[in-house]
Amino acid sequence: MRILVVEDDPDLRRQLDRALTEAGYAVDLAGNGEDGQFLGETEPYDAVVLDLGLPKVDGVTVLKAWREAGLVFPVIILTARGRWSEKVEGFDAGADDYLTKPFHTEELLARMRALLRRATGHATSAIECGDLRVDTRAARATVAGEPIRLTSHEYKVLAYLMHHRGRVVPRTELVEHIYDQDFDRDSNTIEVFIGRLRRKIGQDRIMTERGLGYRLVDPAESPAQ
Amino acid sequence: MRILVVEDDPDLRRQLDRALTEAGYAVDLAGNGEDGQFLGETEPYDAVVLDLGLPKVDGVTVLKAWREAGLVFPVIILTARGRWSEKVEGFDAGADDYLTKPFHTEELLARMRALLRRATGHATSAIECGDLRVDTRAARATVAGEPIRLTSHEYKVLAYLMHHRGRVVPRTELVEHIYDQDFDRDSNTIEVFIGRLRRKIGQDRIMTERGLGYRLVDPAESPAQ
DNA sequence: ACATGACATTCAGACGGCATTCAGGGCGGT
DNA sequence: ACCGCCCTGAATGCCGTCTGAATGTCATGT
Repeated sequence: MRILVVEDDPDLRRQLDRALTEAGYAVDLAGNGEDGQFLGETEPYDAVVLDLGLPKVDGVTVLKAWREAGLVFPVIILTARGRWSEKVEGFDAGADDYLTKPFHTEELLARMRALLRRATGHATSAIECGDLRVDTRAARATVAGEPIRLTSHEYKVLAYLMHHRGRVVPRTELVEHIYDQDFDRDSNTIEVFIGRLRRKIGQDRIMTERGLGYRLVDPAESPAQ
Repeated sequence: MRILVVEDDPDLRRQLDRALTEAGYAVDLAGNGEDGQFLGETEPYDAVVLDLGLPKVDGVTVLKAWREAGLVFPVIILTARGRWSEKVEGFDAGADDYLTKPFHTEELLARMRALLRRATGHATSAIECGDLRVDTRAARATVAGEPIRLTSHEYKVLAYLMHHRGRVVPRTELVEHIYDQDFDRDSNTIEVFIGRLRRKIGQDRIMTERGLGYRLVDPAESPAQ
């Protein structure tokens, strides 16, 4: 999952970066509305954290522009305490959730999880596919109840496939959502991770759609494919 | 465990600080409702001691604001003797326990332990994990009945991990709950404490989840991982 | 069947996070 | 004021993970 943070305060920006990175997201940062808007329009984010009180181009303007451009990623807006009008404006502009500063990073993470779940249509913090189960909260995976040891990148790949299970996910999409901006990954790292994942969760779970990408399936459900 | 004390009387504040610090908690102090509310919203406390009779912004108002903001840490309110209405107001506002002034620090500590136990879902004052046992009442630990000598910070780390055993605890979370406000700990003190703890309680009890944090496990329960 | 391209697998080196050790300094106890 | 314990932060080394390239395998179209 790849997240854009638009926040002008350097301290808060760093704090958000750390919290989200630790939680296993790929994070891009923007320090003002202009950069933020550009990144949002350019890169395929899964969610955005947007401060409304930005210098130059303010948050509401950015958000409106995104929505008018047809971008649908979930957006959490940050508002200063007591700025009621801002908050209302933000919702009208198309925000999905809000947090008033100051806030606990834990609360941000909880809301982020909820939003991503909603956006991908899952009810709980655990996603299942057959007897394969990924707990996005604890960042752990189990097969038939047995816990699986995954490295952080393996986990990211699996989590993304789980969020989009059943669908064919192109390799480029995986790369874009697992790495942040500076990926020149012209190599075959994704194939390597897919290989390792298959060894850990079973060979028949990740189908290769030749020329298209990968698809996560429940082996019990679709034996022949 | 990190605790916030909101109390305007300097003497009582100092007394509370000393008692709680001696008991092994990390303590932050606020002398009025405004500062108290801000800290409560900003820092991740495990519990709060809140005097209701505060100047300027009074305690009930602060507590209400916290609860409305979705903060769930347990709160012990302090009321002057005979102020029944205050007490009721406090409970309505979301208090978990109360003490009438004057009180014995012993009683405060006992209630604090009870509250923290309840909050983290443990029945007794002793938490166990395999043959490792931590008595939060006496602030002592034993392995297979043998008492372990722990320094205060070692104990704090272990106690926090025990309260959250089985879960992955990020290093930053440990830092935030073990130190009070003035932590710029950009160093590796946590790794050092983890290392010392492992030497004292056994190497296989604190698992490292690379890139995520530490997890306390019962070695007998999950042999392969 | 063959050529071609796409994907799988394996591996070594680079990298970074974590463990360990140690000396200096602060703090409390005597 | 002295002593000892503990905390802290830096230095060092280790080990798991990531990465990119080389090689092997398979599917597809001709």
